[in-house]
Amino acid sequence: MAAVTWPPILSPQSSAPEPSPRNPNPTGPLRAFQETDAMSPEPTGKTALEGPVRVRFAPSPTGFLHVGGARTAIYNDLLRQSLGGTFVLRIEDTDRERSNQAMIEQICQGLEWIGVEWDEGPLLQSDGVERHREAARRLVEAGQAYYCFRTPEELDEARQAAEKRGVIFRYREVFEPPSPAEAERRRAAGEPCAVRFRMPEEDIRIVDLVRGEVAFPAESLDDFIILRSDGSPTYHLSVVCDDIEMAATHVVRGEDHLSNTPKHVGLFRALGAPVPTFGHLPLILGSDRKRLSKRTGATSVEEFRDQGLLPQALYNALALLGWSPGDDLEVMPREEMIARFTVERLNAAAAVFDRDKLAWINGQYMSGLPLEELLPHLEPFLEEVGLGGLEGASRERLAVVADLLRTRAHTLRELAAFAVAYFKERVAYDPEECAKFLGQDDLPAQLERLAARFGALEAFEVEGLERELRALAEEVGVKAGVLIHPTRMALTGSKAGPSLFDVVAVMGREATLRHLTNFAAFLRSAGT
RNA sequence: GGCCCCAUCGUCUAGCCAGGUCAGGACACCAGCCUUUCAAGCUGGCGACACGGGUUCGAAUCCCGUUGGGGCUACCA
Repeated sequence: MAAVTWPPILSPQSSAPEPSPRNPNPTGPLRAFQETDAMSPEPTGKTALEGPVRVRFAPSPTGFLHVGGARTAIYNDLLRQSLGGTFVLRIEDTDRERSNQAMIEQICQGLEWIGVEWDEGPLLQSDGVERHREAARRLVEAGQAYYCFRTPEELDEARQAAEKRGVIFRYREVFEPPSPAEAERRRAAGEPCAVRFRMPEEDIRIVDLVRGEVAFPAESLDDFIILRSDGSPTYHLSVVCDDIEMAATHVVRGEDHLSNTPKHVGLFRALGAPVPTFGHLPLILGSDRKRLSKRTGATSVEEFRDQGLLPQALYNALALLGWSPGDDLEVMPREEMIARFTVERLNAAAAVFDRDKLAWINGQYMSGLPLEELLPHLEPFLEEVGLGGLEGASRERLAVVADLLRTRAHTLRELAAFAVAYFKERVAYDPEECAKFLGQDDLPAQLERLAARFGALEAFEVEGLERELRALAEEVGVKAGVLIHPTRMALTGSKAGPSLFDVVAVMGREATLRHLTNFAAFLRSAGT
């Protein structure tokens, strides 16, 4: 294969044609991209849908962005980006008890972090309350909705009675809606009442983007409340009014709304508005095959962020959960997903959230991303381990260290934790981990000789360092590994890590000699 | 209970719509290679059409049923 080059998509402003020197065989997004680049230059995207679209993501502000919601947002993003059009962010805050500004902020930040872009909003559903009420009033006037004076208790009783008799409860089969005149009289008398939508007596069928035709028999549909007795609109009225208001062309949302859709269709029609095309995404399941919940691990994007996942990786993983690009390519930048996205390739079956695969994808991005793109994401985790605000030479050294360690870490947090060792004044040694070295009586002296040789080196670089160590090993009559392993322990306090000579080189002369000397002393004192 | 949706390796999936390739890939797992360690990488292995009926020369693919999972069934969203 020809010389390795970064795909422009991964590093739009990076002109570096060379792979990172410490990471000569970058993998993941890079490799994957090259493969397609070479093998299928044709984008596979083919869809019956035509843009421009007006789509929306309408989460309720529960205080965090759920990964299920994030995935819904991602598919809307992909749809909007691939077809052109407008993505509207709307906050479903009709339940004002549970909503506040901070929670709305949280949602926006979550979306921004993961890389979902919206064109309009955030709109607040609560801002449309008057409009929603007006719609309800119009429906009453047209006879498509009526006032309902039954109390929740009465309705409850009627439902229970129906259940006892083994029949399905349907409002109009039990209660007679009041005549307009009677309704007026009772309202004037101050009797509290809700507004109930009169569901048309007809089967409702939709052609769902991910499920095809879905039909709901008329008998299974019932009249439902659109305005509560306190005058507030219910969710069903609000969504439909707002989808009409924003002229949504496609409503892509969770499967939990599929059963609500006939209600919405009824409202769209009654309100004289065009019915948008629906697409109902399957739910994300936890490892227990139940709807994803905290019991089986993290559920919000901020939790994943705090764990040290890259937003690109989470976006990629979530997109793959229920959508397939059609060939074997899996790890790919957002632009590539946009180019390949079609609703036809959306899967109708619920998927278990595969955390292992997410971790793997994250690893692919960690080792494959241009270094300058990776580093900013690492910043908050560096602060956690006390490496925040490094400047000048230290900062440059940090970049090299991160590059050295990136293929070994699965998360940013882990990478930061690995990196600390390279900035320590003194390394702590675990006698247990060092047991093997403690039995070698000659070792302390050998390490001191090694330190002396390293110290005398003109240039403190990989080649020279390796030459010196191997030369010493031969002189002393041991295999190179006998010196290599204790040296790694001396410098990093760990048995595992990058190629030793890389470690020594980035550690630098001064720190290397100090650690070697300290370790020799440790071995002597612990060995006796 | 009623209505709706879903069903391919342990997991994510391709294949299904326009029946006919050893049912393909990825994660995980196992083994080998590479190697100064650990990763990464590379190579190989393990591993699935839920079940039962049809239709057909032929069914993962089309139809029906069963089972199993999920959703909805509120003056929640």
